[in-house]
Amino acid sequence: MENYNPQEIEPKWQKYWEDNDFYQAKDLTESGSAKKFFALVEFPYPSGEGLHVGHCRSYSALDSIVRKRRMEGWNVLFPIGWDAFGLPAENFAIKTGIHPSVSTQKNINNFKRQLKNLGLSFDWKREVNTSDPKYYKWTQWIFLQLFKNGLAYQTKIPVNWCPKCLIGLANEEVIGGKCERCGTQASKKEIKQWMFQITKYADRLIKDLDDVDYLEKIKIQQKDWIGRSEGTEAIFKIDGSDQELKIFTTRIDTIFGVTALVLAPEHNLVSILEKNISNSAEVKKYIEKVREKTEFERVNLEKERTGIKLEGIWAANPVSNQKIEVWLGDYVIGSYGGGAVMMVPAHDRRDYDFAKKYNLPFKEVVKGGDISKEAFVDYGVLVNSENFSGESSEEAIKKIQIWLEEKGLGGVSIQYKLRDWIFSRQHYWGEPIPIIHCEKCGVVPVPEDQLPVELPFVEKYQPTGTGESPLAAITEWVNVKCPKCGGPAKRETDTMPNWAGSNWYYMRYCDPQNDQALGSPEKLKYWLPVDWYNGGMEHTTLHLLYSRFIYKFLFDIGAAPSPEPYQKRTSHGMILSYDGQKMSKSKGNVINPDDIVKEYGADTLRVYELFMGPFDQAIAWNIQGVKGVRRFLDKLYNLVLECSPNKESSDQAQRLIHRLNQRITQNIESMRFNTAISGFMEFVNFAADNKKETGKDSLNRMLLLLSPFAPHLAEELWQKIGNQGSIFQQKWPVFDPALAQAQKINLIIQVNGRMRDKIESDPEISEEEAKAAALASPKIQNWLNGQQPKQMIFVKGRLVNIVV
RNA sequence: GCGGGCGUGGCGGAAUUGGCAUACGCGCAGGAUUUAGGAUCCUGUGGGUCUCCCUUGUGGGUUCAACUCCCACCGCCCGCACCA
Repeated sequence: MENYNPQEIEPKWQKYWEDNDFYQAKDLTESGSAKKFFALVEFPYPSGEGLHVGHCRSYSALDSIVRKRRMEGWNVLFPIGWDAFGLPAENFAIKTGIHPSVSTQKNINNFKRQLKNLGLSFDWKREVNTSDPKYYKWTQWIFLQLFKNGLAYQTKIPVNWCPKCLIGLANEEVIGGKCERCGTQASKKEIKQWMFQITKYADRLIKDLDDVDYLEKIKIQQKDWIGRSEGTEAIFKIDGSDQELKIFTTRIDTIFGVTALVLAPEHNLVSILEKNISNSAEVKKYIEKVREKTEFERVNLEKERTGIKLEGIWAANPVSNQKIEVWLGDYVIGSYGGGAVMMVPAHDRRDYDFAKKYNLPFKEVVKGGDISKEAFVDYGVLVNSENFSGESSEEAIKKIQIWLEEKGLGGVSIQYKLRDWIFSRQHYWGEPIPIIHCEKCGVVPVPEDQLPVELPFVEKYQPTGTGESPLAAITEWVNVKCPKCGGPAKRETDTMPNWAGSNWYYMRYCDPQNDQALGSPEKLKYWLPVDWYNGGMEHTTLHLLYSRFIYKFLFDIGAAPSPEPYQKRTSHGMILSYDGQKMSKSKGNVINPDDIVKEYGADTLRVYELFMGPFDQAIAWNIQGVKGVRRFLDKLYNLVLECSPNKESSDQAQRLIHRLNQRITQNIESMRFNTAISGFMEFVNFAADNKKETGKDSLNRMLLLLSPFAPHLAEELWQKIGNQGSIFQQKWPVFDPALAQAQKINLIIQVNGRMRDKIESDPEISEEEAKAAALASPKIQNWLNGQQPKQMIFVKGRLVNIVV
């Protein structure tokens, strides 16, 4: 007999499906009465390392879902494309001189070949590429809309800077405070950057989570990332100056316990009051030292908080008028809550440590703890708080807020951890920001009819040494006429981060060739929002949140048809290497999907990745598991060819196949692929032992159920055992619930909660019968040993528990 | 450090969401077949002082009943804003 030979059958069916255009989504009028289903996977960054087995996991999973949905009659859109801009291609170009567009195209070709070899049912006619000018024309258009609506602005921001390479560094390129390339201590450099006001959307980004179906952990992580915090703003006046300090606190009830103010070292008050600071030389030194550290190190990794007193500066407590010191502290960050905190050593742990270290006074204002031992951070009753003494913390917060508001010294305030989004990159391989700087007119947007602003083709990508993008060196590109006044002007030389293209790529799939708009309103309205988006947990707070923001903005200006882009979001776990570590070229532990396809077949790879463990959990690669899956597919192949083709299935075979039908139908939708595959294994084990009982009806049904997971094998066997047409033109099988239900159960009999006997019975057995049967069991009699049951618990269809 | 998640045999995991702990697969052992190896097939496989007892990271709690719920601790993984 011939054996299962994936190397032969897989290319054959891939060609057949492609030639017959099985996977093209139908637009609007062509779609008839079918309901639309837009399934989305994160498009890959086409790296030089090729497709990762992690991509296969996510793609195989959604592929199985969409194949089932197509068989159920849905009009499915399952597209793919390339997130083609990015730092690695540029770094590769600096090293080798090969243009990023060349290496990127080469990588795309490789990825495309790899994806096609997996037999994924993508609609290749809708492929998008973020580095294609026809695509990024619309990325730039979105930027212009944000600019015109006041959501894009420029400001100076410190970036990581290598003083030797004279280049800005991504956080990832700073390893232990040093430049990844040359090992020099990295510093900071202030550079003017484009920013997006995502903070304006903070509340909506939280609230609208109520209307979408995301995994709960994804919602929680997004909410925590946005970090909405209701508190109080209080204004402290600076002595002998017209300056004032705004601080944010969630514990305004402790304001009578303030013994100092602490500012972030980058706070602008330091330079404003420089003349009044008697130790300003030391203060400057301190600021320089703090600058060398990343914010992450400052706030989190340093065991010791550091700080310095601003000598000669005094602030007035707005409620008590008490004079207090002003300090700088590295644990205060400039971007949150105004970059200033009131220090209450008695009732905040960080303040407690700081005050202990620098011998600052403690003042207890909430009763209940022992502040000689540790900070008391709970709510309680106020003491030493003038008129507010005796109030509870909750009441005091409300009353002090009202009091501050009346006096014009602050009031209720809401702060977010979420910060505005730095959108500039000083790199070559990204979308040019479509802005022109005119000496006379200032910042002028490129007129929309002049989009796209194409990336000029250059020979050199070396950094300019000034912190500017390599584009700044191309004078013939940079120097332009101002679109407003016609005078001399310069192009913006910053490019966009790679989020820019991935912010909206899924919208482009709806109408990928459109040159008049990012998509026709009709097509966008038909397909959006995405019905199901699967991706990695690592994208929860950046890509997922960013793209929701951009989509909401587009909705506000009428360019998107719904308030949310993704109706449902699920997430797959990472695939680690056989050593339990992340795969990386440098560790030499990368699994190449090509090798697996070549040796075992694409269906084996797909089924293995779905079987290997729970879909949402990280898991290590195991080649023995791959072999086991191949063994199973071999067994299934032989079984189908050996079973009695013309016999009717026995009752038992029928019940089992209907139960499998139910299980697979449910497991695909709930992404419990691992138990789905084990269900097939159980059925195949049964059928292999009972070949005479297993007829063609059961086998056909099994093949239909299998087709979303192992499409090539299912198609091959479907046609081989004499069925007409492609298996993917068939209807998804419907199970008979009566057949799928077990007709006999093991009724568990427990004594004191421990299983002591099983009685085979009808699932509908009544309480009386079950209890009688339990007491009648000789085993149970033996266990009871003459004792009278105190209580008997009956759980229908499950058990009887006798308590003695 | 902060936020999120996870922890079950030698290994990956299952357990109808509070009701038989260890389905299915891997590995291992024995047997069949084979000149041999591989492959394939059959049987067995949580531990122990084995009619019984113990076992779901550790310790406690709730319950007739806990892998599942609650509290504390330990360990691992993801993210932390210029990687994608």
